[in-house]
Amino acid sequence: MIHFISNRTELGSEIDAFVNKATVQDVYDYFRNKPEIQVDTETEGFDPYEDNVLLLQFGDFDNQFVIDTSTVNILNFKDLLEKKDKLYLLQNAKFDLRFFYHQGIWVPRVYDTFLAECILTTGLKNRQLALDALASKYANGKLNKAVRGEIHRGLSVRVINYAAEDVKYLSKIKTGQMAHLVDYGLARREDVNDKYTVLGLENRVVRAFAHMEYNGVGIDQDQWKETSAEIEQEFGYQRDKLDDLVIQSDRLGKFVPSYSQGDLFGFEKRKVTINYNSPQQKVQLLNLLGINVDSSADPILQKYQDRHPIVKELRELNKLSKLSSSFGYSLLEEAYKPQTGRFHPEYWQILQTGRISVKQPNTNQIPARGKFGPLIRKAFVGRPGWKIVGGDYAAMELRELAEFSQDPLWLKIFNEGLDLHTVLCAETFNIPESEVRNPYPKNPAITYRDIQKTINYGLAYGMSSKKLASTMNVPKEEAQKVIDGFFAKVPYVDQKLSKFGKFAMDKGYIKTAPPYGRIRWFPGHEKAWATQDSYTLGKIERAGMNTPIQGTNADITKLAMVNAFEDIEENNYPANIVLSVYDELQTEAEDSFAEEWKIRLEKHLVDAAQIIITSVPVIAECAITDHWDH
DNA sequence: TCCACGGGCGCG
DNA sequence: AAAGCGCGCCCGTGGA
Repeated sequence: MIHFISNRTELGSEIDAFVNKATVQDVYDYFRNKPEIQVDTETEGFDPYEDNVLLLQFGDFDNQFVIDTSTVNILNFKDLLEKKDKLYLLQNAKFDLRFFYHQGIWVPRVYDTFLAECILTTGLKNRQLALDALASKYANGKLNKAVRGEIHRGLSVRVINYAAEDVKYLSKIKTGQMAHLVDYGLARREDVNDKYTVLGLENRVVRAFAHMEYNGVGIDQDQWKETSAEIEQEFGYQRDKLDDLVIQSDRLGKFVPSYSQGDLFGFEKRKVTINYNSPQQKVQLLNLLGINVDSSADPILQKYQDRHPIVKELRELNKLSKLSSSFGYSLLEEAYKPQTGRFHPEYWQILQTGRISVKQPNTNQIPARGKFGPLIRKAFVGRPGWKIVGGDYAAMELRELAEFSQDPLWLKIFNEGLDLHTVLCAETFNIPESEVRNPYPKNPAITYRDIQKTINYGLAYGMSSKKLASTMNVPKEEAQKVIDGFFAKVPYVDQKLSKFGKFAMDKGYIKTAPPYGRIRWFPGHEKAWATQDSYTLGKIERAGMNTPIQGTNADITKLAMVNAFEDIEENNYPANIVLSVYDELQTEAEDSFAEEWKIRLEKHLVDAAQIIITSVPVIAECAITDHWDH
């Protein structure tokens, strides 16, 4: 039955006949002894700062309460939404939680049917994650999502019915999902919020992501514009420089129209026609210079940069072009929210490996290196009177490899606090540690240690001898000898990675480390075997090697987020998480609290990792600054 | 003019 | 770039 709570004087006869009118108290009474509440909202739009909540729905399968929050203050339901002994069932909780945060409402315990489905179907093609699909899959329910748009035209029987249906099936969906989740070891039936299971982790960290979307990250506009101006200026200089080189060249007449010779046009007009953003034209330019390539990607330019001055300058222009187009004025214009003075990026919580993605803007790809990296990050700041307190893990992926493989040498290096690249380098090449920074004889441009670093990070991705050979600029056989020499010294690492890869190819899935065991499916594996599709099998093998490492990293970082977020919440600390970047958390904290918070944050990071990493030390380096500085 | 696609590249 | 994993964004390109 559908119950409707509204303070409108006139509902119209149709609605009058359709709904059972109820009061705020009725809702409280109904759910008093119920352990679960199914919750949803209908809003004017996507922005909790701008858009109102039009309807708030509570329900179970038998009864749904639809509240007209245009006339009934949503805060009447703050208490009902904050019961610590109840579980709140939502589809895509992140959306609703943002609107609740705006009202100062903190829903304590969530089961998210959307996230649960993501967890169950990670890696599968053509999966259906929307509520109507889940209702039909798990509860034989039929939802008419087409009605959603009608809500903006006002209340109607159809709209109220639609809103009620959105909270009708959530518990049945949960029951259906739980059977599979428990089966796969992804959840514990007794506690869907157990943060040491994948389901519990996601159900808890979604509260943190919702708050991060709502809270955003502070942006110093002036600082941003200053850096953008500098990028634009350098870009202009660099383009002029390149244009001149093109004009001077006797082989690039194709790009220099005849009218340029007489300088008939204004001085601000470019004298060459080439578009340096066009891969096609760049390849053409290289070909005309006698460099036979079919791609203009940077590794190729690097290889040929000594063949002609233009190549080196082109690389430099490409860098500046990227900075300008992706991280200059346009990003500020599109992502800055004047109302809060901040960016409010959106998070996608579960990718193939368990990592998150970020968009509008993608704060995971803000430049970190080069002259402009730190300058761009300098514009990411805390609230006035607050500091940025950030931390990241040191060599987390390589510590995971130690944990997984239990390789004696690898363990020893971390346990004795040695330099991994240096020690392994000396072993691989059979040279004393004092010589690892000497140039590699077959390619003096790089050192032995550079090669070792490439191997250490590349092996977890299934790097081939071909790729290493190209990095080392030596024949493939030479590279293969280096890899063989390396694996001979750390045989357990070799065996463990091969085992991951083989498991993925054979079983069609791979898991992250215990206690999580997050699953990634490889649906193409059977067909690939049947057709002897070695390309696809190779992809599965390499992804199978990498996913336990990358995914375990993600599990750990999410657990650290839960630890930090709930610490802030429970103690009402003046702090917020503002960025989550792979194995790094950036937070903001009130000046006077920053020192204490830094210590707590570091502990949250270390505690999280030590759930999984027990054989080697875990190091999280935290710092207090005025801006993002990493 | 719009859209889909892919090259290319930013981060880890 | 690629027989190195995982992403999102910008731009050029080519077809409708």
